[in-house]
Amino acid sequence: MIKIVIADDHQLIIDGIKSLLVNETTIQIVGEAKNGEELLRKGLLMNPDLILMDLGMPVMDGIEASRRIKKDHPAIKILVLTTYADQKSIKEMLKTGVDGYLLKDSGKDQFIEAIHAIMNEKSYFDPRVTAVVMKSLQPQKKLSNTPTPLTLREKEIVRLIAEGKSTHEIAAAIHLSLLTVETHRKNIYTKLGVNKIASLVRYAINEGLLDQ
Amino acid sequence: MIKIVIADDHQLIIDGIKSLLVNETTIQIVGEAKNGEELLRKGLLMNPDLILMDLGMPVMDGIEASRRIKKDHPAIKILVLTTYADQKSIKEMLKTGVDGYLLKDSGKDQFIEAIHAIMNEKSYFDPRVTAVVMKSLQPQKKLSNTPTPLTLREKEIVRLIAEGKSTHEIAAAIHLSLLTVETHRKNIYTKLGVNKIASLVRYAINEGLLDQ
DNA sequence: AAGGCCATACCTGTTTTCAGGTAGTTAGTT
DNA sequence: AACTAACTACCTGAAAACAGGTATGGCCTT
Repeated sequence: MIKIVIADDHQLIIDGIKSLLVNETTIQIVGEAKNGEELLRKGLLMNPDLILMDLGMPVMDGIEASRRIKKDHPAIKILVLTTYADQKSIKEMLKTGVDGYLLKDSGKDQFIEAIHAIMNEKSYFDPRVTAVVMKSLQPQKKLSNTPTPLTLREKEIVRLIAEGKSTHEIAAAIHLSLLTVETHRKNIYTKLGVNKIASLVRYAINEGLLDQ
Repeated sequence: MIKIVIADDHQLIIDGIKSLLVNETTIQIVGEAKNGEELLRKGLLMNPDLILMDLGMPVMDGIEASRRIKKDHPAIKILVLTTYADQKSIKEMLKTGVDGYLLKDSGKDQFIEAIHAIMNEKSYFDPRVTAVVMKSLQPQKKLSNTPTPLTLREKEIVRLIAEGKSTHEIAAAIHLSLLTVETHRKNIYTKLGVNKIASLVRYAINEGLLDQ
């Protein structure tokens, strides 16, 4: 028997899910909460195996609640159930370590499948969610205004700068004069139209010059 | 009519794919290559719309070949067709900007579906591939996690630093003393264990502190 | 052979960051 | 009432980054 707590600020959603699962003999709804705070205070007392978590709740949202639960009770599974699939929410949720991510217009079958997959130590993500994530990992082709005119040497130095090395350290690392490295850095700044290390690092990360 | 070139070092695979597609009236195999070098030298002359790319080929592997093709001919679609779904290969391939990733034991239907999805400007990734990627994005349980202990003020200053503003500019922007901003910065560095703007910017981007 | 790009190296001076402190005020908690 | 966290502000000196040059040799292309 899988014990589930539902956290959602819309009573209608809670009731809908309940009726959806009423015939499922392997699943039992043992509690509900209207926000993250209530979930932590009351929901956890029911010792759930899995939490159905809405993202946008008042008082404490699903992201913060997930973070805390995964920190203090890593064994409890979390299935996010929400309407949005925007990149920011998804990435935030992934970082908290949730086990699955479903969109609210998913069918009942998908819903049950997700719960069982998660309880079997697997994860379950809606295909639309994975699509967003995969896309975000691919290089953005729209940034055509920067054809990366940097030379190999310059790219190498950009990498080292972005890694936090000082000019002095870079010079030592690639056996060049301090002044040469400075010259390269100045040329890079001119080419990229930046004038600060901070801007340079952002550029390097956006262009994928770093192996993360 | 979709013109396809196959790049694979196993003739058997090439023949298998050909016979698989022989009844597809919308797809035409216009060329083949046994490695990345041959693909670039001869395969591209056929003006393909899409390349079926094997990962592990001699002379020049699929990753390097994909990188070059996407650089010089971004309009040509690339569908990776391989046996492995290990994290490293997948990430490397994603970085080159390929349009899809199929495992070789996929069924014919999935195969055709992938080709058409890609030709319609969408991407297609085998669910097992997306599973690997999604998992890699989730936090590693053992590794020391950074629960972002920064205060609101500190996060604000991290944002401004990462935007390339100097301490002086930040002080002016949020009406604080130059020295206060410096103090905040020092506290941030201590908390995060960094000691350079470059490292700070990388942290900020990784933690999603920047709206970007 | 001339011109351009790349990589190398130097000079000078200013601005900014970094590292080590100390210290007061406010708001919230025990 | 004592304690703590967060925010504020200051001081000093060293290290680095930034900005503006100049200059030379190698290589490639026209």
